[in-house]
Amino acid sequence: MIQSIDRAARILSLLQGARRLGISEFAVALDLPPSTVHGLVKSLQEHGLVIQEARGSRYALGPALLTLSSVYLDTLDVRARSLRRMHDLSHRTGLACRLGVAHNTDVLVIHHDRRPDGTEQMPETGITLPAHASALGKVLLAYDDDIRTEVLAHPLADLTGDTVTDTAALQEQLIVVRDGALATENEEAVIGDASVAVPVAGEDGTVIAALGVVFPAPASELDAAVLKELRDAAQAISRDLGAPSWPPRAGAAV
Amino acid sequence: MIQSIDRAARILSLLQGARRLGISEFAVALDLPPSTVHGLVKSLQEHGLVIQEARGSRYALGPALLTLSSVYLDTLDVRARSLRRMHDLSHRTGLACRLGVAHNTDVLVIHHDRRPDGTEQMPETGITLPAHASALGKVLLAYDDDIRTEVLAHPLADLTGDTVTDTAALQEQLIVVRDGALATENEEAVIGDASVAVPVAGEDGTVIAALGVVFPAPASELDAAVLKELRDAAQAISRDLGAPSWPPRAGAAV
DNA sequence: GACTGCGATTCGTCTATGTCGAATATCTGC
DNA sequence: GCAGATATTCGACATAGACGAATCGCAGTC
Repeated sequence: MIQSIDRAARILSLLQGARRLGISEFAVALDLPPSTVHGLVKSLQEHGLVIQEARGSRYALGPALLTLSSVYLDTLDVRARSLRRMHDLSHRTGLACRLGVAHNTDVLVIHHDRRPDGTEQMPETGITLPAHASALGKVLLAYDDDIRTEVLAHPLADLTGDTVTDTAALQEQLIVVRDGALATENEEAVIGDASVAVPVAGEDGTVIAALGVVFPAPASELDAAVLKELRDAAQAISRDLGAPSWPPRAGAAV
Repeated sequence: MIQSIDRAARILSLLQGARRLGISEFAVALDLPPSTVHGLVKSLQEHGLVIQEARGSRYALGPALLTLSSVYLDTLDVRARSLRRMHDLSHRTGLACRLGVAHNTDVLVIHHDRRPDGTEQMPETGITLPAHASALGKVLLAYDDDIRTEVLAHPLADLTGDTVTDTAALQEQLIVVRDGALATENEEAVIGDASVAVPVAGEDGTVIAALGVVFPAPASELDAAVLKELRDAAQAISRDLGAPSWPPRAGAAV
C-alpha cells in the first residue's frame, strides 16, 4: 500500500462523511502535519478530485468523481442488461425498482428506476443501503458467505425500531431467503417503506446483484402479480448474462 | 504535485477512456515499469477505486467512485435547489431537462430529469457534453472568459456536420447568447436533437450553471411557452441561491 | 500433456521523493 | 484595526516508494 495514495483515499473518505473540511481538520483527523495534508489535497485538486470552495478555504469532493463514476456504471454489464427490464418492471408494477451490488458490507444501488406516477422522487443511484435492513442486502447476504460473516460479526444498527438487530434472527431469515430466492423488508430501513428483492445471477451462476421493488408498508399487501414480474425480470436479466440457472443454487459461490 | 497521486489519477483517467486495462497496458501508456504500476493499482484497489475483473487480470474503475460521486452531487447547492424546479419544468413542458456545470473545457451534467412520457431514456446525470456543441455549453462559455478563451484556442470538433466549428462564428453566437441570456443548439451534438439553455446565477451574481431542455429538431419549432417556463425556472433557482439579479449581468465574473 | 511465452506479481536495493517543521501569507472574528 | 487561527510556502533530511530482476501463473500451441 503506497502511503500517499492511502492518505489521499482517506481524505476522499473523510469528505464523504463531512461534506466540507479545511486543511487543519484533515490534519487532526489523519494525525498529520497540515503541510503534509496540504500537499496531498492540492494534488487531488489538480485532478479535479476535490475542489476548493469559492470564497472559503474549505475543500469538498470534485466533479472528476462524477465523470469517473459515470464510466464505472457504464462498465457494469449487469446494469447495462438491466436498464430496459427495470424500466418495464417499474411501469408494469407502478413501483420504484432498484438494482444493488455488494460494496464492503453495504449495498450500493447501481440503478434506480422511479415510480412512474410522475411524483418527485430523489434519484437513488449511488446511495448506499445497510445490508441487514434492506431486501437487496438480505439477498446479497444470503448468497455470499464472506459478506454475511463480516456483517454478522458486528452489531446490527437499529434504524427504525423494526430493524432486525438480532444476528440469530437475521441468520434464520437469510436461510429462508436462500430457500425462496426472495427477501423482504418491512419498514426496517425507512418508516413507511417496505421492499422485496430477488437475486440476479451472472455467467458463472453466482449471485452478482439483487433486484428489488419498493412499496408502501406493510409488506403483506404486496401483490402476487408484482412478485411474478420481479422474478421474471431477474430471471430474464440472469439469462441475458449467461447464467446457467435461476433461481441460483445456494452456496454456488466459489 | 505529489508524484504517486498524479500517477494514480492518471491511471483512473486511463480507465475512463479504455474501460478495462491490464498492468502492462498501463505501463506502456504511462511509460513506467510494470512493477511500479502494479503497486499503484493495488493501492487504488484496496480503497475500491479500481477493481480487478473476476477471471481476468485486467482492472476497471471501482464502486467507491459511485459512492463518492453521490456525495459530490449532494454537496452541490445549485443541484439541491434545482431538483424540484427541474421536475416541474419537465412535467410542464413534456421535455427532458438538464443542469450542467463547467468541468475543464466541457459541460458536466449534474442533473437530468427525463421526458415524462414514460419512454425508456438513458440516465444522463454524469455525462459530459462538448461545450461548443451544446446549448448548456454555450451559456457557460458566454459568461466565463477563462473557459471561452481556452475552448476557442483549440479547433472545434465536428460532431454531426451541423456543429459550429468556426471559432469566429461561435464567438458571434456567444455575444448573442449573452445579450439574450439564451443559447440554442440545433443538431450540433446529436442528430435529431435540439436544445435551448439559460444561465443560472449564484449568490455573487456570477453564472454558476446552465439549465436547458432537449427536444426534437428543428429548434425553430420550440414553443414560446416552453421558453418562458425555462426562464422562470432558471430565475427561480437563481433567486433561491441568493442571486442579486436575473438575467445575470454579462461579464459579472470576478 | 508438456512446452513456450506473455503478463502479473513479489522482493530487495538505492535514491529520488515526499514528509515534516518552521516561517510566511491570508483570512475571520472581535 | 488587532489578535488568533488557518492556509500556504520553502528547504533539509530521512524514509517511503520506484525500479530491475527474478518468480509465479496462466493460455495457447505443438
